[in-house]
Amino acid sequence: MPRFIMHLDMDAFFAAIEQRDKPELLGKPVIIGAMPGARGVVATCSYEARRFGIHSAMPISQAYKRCPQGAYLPPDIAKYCAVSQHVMSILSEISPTVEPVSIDEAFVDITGLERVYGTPEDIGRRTKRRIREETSLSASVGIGPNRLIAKLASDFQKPDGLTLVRPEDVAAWLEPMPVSRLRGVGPHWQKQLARLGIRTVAELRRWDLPSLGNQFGERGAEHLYNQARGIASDRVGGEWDRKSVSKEVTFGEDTSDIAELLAVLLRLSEEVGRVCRKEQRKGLVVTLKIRLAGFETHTRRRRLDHTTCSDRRIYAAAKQLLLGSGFTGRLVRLIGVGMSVWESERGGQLDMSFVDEHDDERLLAAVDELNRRFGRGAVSWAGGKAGRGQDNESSDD
DNA sequence: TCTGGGGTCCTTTTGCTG
DNA sequence: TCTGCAGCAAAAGGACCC
Repeated sequence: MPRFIMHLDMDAFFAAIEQRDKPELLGKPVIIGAMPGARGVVATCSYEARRFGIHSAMPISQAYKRCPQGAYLPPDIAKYCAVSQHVMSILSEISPTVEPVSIDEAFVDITGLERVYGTPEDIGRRTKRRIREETSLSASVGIGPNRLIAKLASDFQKPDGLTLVRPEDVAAWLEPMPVSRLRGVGPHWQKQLARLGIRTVAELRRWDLPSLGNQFGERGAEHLYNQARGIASDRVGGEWDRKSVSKEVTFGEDTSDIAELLAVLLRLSEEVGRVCRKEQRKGLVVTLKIRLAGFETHTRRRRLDHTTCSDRRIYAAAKQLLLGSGFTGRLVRLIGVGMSVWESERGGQLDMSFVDEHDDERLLAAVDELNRRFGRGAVSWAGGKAGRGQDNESSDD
């Protein structure tokens, strides 16, 4: 039986929700992301803003230069999550096999639903109509024999598009497409492919696997070879298992102040620990990420003796990594902490019993120590709300 | 000139061990 | 004891995605 996989992609999701909720923004360039003047990038922008050449991930300062008259708004993630849940529930009513990919995207297996809802196009149209009726938002839908084709198809006609690619049409449909549209082909590979005279999928198809292997490695070659032929998985669903937890922050202004760096590291460690405990995970490897002024980025990792989800232990490892990194004294733009390699992955039993009841007490002692050592009474974490006797989210772990 | 945050996966380098 | 080597795991970094 031919399979039909549908990919749904909400159009300019964050910006469209803001335009829906604030009618004065309708028809105007709306840019969601960092505020002009601050460091940051565009998360999403309305189609009106795209006409000024603005796009996702563009530095906000550049966006502002192109369109100073635009409406610049910070993202309201809680609101977008609620809308996303509504959209996903609509999809779940149409098919039992739905796989959300992100806040505004999902794959749906619609194989065998023809008898209930009609042709695949009918199902696509029905989905778009229900989303529009219930959320006043538009979505683009792609339908194909597998995930790759469905995803490329939803991107083919945007916004408000519906594209169906039948199995027999896959090759002809893919061939004129620029390779930059393929998954995993970013600026780097695009350049490398261009050097080989490969700009379209048709040109890529002329290369055999060993020749591609010489240029892109075994894995990379296989990936390109299959994509050029429209070969991909048609499985939808399955559990997503997180591989790592990390928190990072970019400073408003670069800093080399060790007290400030340690205080931020403490807060980030606490946030990572909180997520780990909430998800009942204990990790073995702590990663410190540092981006220096000039955007030079480095990571330093350390394997711990035992897995942990304790703020104190994460912080202790991160602090050691920072102090031994050789970057102290340099201007730092961003700092981050991550945790990976879970206890369950190593075949161990997940035992949360050791988690120290007094973790937060010790964390507070660490804050005190920092304040003593650096004489800055302002070191705190979790938005400054932590303190003895005060509520702190991690205290119930 | 400017480039967030949270992820994944892959390749290369490095260091340990026999 | 030293050196060279192979194999392996860990660390580091790059590229990419949303």
